[in-house]
Amino acid sequence: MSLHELTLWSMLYGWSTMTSHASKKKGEASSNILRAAEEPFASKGFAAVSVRDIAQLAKVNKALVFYYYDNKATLLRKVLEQYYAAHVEALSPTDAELSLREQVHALLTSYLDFIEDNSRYIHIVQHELLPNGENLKVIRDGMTLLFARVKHVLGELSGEGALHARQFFLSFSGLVVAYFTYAPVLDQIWDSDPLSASNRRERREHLHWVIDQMFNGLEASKS
Amino acid sequence: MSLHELTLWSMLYGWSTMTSHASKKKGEASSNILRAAEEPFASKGFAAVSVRDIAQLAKVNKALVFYYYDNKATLLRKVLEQYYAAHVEALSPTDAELSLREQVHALLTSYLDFIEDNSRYIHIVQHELLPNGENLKVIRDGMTLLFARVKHVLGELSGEGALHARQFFLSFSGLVVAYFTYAPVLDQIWDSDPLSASNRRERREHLHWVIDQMFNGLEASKS
DNA sequence: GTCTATAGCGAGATAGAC
DNA sequence: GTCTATCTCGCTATAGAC
Repeated sequence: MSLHELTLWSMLYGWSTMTSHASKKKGEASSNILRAAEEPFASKGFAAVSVRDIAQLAKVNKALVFYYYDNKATLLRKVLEQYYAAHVEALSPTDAELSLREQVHALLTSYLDFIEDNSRYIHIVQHELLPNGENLKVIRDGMTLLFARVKHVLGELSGEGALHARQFFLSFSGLVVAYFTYAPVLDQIWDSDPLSASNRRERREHLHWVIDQMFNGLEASKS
Repeated sequence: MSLHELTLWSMLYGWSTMTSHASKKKGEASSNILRAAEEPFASKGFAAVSVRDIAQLAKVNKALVFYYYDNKATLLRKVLEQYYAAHVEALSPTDAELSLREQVHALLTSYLDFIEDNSRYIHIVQHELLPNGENLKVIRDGMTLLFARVKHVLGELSGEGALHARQFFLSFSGLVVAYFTYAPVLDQIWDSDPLSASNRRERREHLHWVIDQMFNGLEASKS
């Protein structure tokens, strides 16, 4: 677990310091289950994961999972909700002192930081994004909240039609997440591990460059 | 089924004209099953679809599915392979008479045309793109083939590092597919059906604009 | 709150008649 | 090639002791 994630989990759950009778901490099992569920959901997908898998990873009894979460679907929903809450939280408000261009670069940086520390989040969302998905409401609400959080920045420069703020929002998202969703199959094209430090840096540079070209275009179209 | 798809299926399977004993055509069941499998795989995901669902949609007996395809996983693999073959086929070679800029715009257009006619393809791929996915090989090979098909066009203008052809390939893919993968949850942000004709047109215009800005930047950096 | 034991269902896959 | 019938297994979820 990275330092970043540690901070994240502290924020979301707090590190319980309550003691009940012995060494076990109250309510610890509940969050253990939630955290244990993330890895298999992200790597194999909801339906391919059994509650037994999760219980084993969390080192608790299978029945305890149903005690804390009504069913497997609820467990996944909680995982998704936690991730979206953390993502919104991670988009720290931009510094109004900076230029719009710098603010957007800062947004991109914090977006990338968050995804790099929480790539499971992307894989889970992507897996659930099906036309008949059971979790579309959670995802839709999460995206709407994220959009609301950044549109005042995008809206100032963008315009109508092809240059509408929502188009840029979607394009930024697509540009960022593509690298992580496709990472498992990019090794052949990249000829090396796409998630290595140097390749991640190259991707970041590319994305900042793309942003700059868009800004150049927008500024040109305003004058 | 659209005219485009009709042509596609004719290409891939041919319309069998052989007659056996009665009105049934030989081998028709096999392709019926393959086609019937696409919709549920795309809308609910592999694990949530039962072979019985597929058999009912194809109007054949469940056992027949296992006769033609060894198991459910094989069936999905065949669906994926057909889509990638069709996608590669759909990327008609660009006209060398045109400028590079025009060639890339043409590539974008044919990419979008294909995805609009085959959005199931995107949903299935996206759903299977998990770190421990069982179909990563098919997807990796498909992507590598697609990249090989377009990199001579991209390679002429792009450079090294942040401007490497593979970066543009991934960015184009991300920009295009984002709209379709997120379509099920974009209605709230878009305030209307993202897949309506006018919204699809707006998205197209945006993407062509983005391409143009990137080209402007590349040309500026060359001089 | 945590465990053992088990109910009960639906799934993938096969056997064998026609 | 296509069907009916069935086997077998693993899964979600619950009952109930402690």
